[in-house]
Amino acid sequence: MSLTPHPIDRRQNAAQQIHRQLRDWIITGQLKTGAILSEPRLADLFGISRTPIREAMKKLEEESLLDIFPQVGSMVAPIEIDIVRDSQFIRETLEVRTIELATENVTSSNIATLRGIIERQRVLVEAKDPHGFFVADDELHDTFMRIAGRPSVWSLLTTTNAHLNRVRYLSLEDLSWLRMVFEEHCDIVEAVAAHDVDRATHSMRDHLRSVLAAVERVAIAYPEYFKQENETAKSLS
Amino acid sequence: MSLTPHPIDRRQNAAQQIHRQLRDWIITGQLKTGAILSEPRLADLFGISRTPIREAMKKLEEESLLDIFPQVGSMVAPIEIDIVRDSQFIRETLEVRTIELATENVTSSNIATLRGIIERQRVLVEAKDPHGFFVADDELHDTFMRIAGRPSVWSLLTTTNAHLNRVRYLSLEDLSWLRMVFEEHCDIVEAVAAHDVDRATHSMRDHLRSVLAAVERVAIAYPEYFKQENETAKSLS
DNA sequence: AAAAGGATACTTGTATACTACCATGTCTCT
DNA sequence: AGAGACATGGTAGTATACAAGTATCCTTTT
Repeated sequence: MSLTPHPIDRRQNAAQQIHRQLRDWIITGQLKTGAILSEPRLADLFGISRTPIREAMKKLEEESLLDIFPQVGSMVAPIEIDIVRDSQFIRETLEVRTIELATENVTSSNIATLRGIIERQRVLVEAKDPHGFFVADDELHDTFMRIAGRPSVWSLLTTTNAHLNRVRYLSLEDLSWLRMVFEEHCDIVEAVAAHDVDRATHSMRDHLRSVLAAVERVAIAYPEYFKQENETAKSLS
Repeated sequence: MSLTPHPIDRRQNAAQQIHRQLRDWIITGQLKTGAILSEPRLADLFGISRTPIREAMKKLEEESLLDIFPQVGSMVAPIEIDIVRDSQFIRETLEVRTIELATENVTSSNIATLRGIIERQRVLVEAKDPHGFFVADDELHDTFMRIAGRPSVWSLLTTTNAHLNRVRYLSLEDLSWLRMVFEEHCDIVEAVAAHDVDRATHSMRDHLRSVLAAVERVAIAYPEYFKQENETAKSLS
């Protein structure tokens, strides 16, 4: 797989560091659907024993980022459109409700923070940096949750909506799409700043629906990442 | 701790069986807040090695049912009211939206299923069986999610809202409360059967809010389960 | 008597050995 | 030539050994 692993800090929990690294590799596509992960090989790669590797892989399986077939092998799971749709439903439901609360609670200091993020995103869009934008996108939504007084909701969504996040990451590779997403962010922030609950919730819903619309496009542009219905079982050799 | 473990089926994944058993013990209060779990002791109890025990405990920690202090020990986590409130927010948001969909989609065969569950609950209430009712309660909400076409939402809530579920279980010990919860279930089902979206969503919201109201009562009736603010760190011996 | 210090027994984290099982390729028999 | 038995290498699941850290208690010292 020839990836360069971040060195392990032996003073901290190794399994956690491995897990973060592997999850990043999968979501950013450095580990693609179908890639084979073997406990002993990863142990060699990271220069560590199988046990922490195993714990990390178990976590990935729970996030359904990895399929573990006992006695056979493990491979990066295909993106399943059905799971993406369910994730989208959960995200939309929670986030529309949250933006409502955020708009009611927002302070002028909050607004300054939001506009600061927007300005950073503007720079990233002009620099054509999808990866940086992806991170700043997460930060924006996280900030909304914090303003609403529900910071735990975002952490729930990040751990639970991994499939959706893979699609989001892929979709941002398209620069015109990136610009559109950015415009939508501006809309939402301005609606929140204006204390306009209706406009904020509608903008947010439209925004999230457009993310969902990206699924179809991404599934065609990157078919190798997705589960193909009548595909024969992949060989693991 | 003197609990009688369910025997392990060696043909299936041991860690998973252990995890289910331990989670049940915690949610049903057979393992109380502060109870000490040690990997080697549990390994002896189940007649199995530390590795699967360890995996199960890791999962419990992710559900924040267990606090693991490296090199020190592990104990059943106290119920944190803040976490319960956040869980409640997530549950209410998702479930009110879901009951809306369920009411729109419901078929007459669905209605028969729902009324069947209600009748079983009626028997359990009369038999004063809080544990049986708890299981049937879960089943009812799960059924709503399935009717709405979002079965994955319920599995998300069960894994993610463990703290809330501990409170729910404790609250049902009060028989008059049990009866009230049952009445609310009847209301919701009849509203769904009448295809009355407004009444269904309002009944569901009221129902879930009353669960939240139980928190205060339960926190007073069972203070030993909850995190006390100015409590000194518990001894692990 | 009180406080400082260290031995001890416990904990979880990590490493490694062993087991049961599966996929694959080869070799033999029909 | 084709089909089936079988050896082989690889996998995750489990068991156990080792390491590093911490709380406790007892000893020693002041």
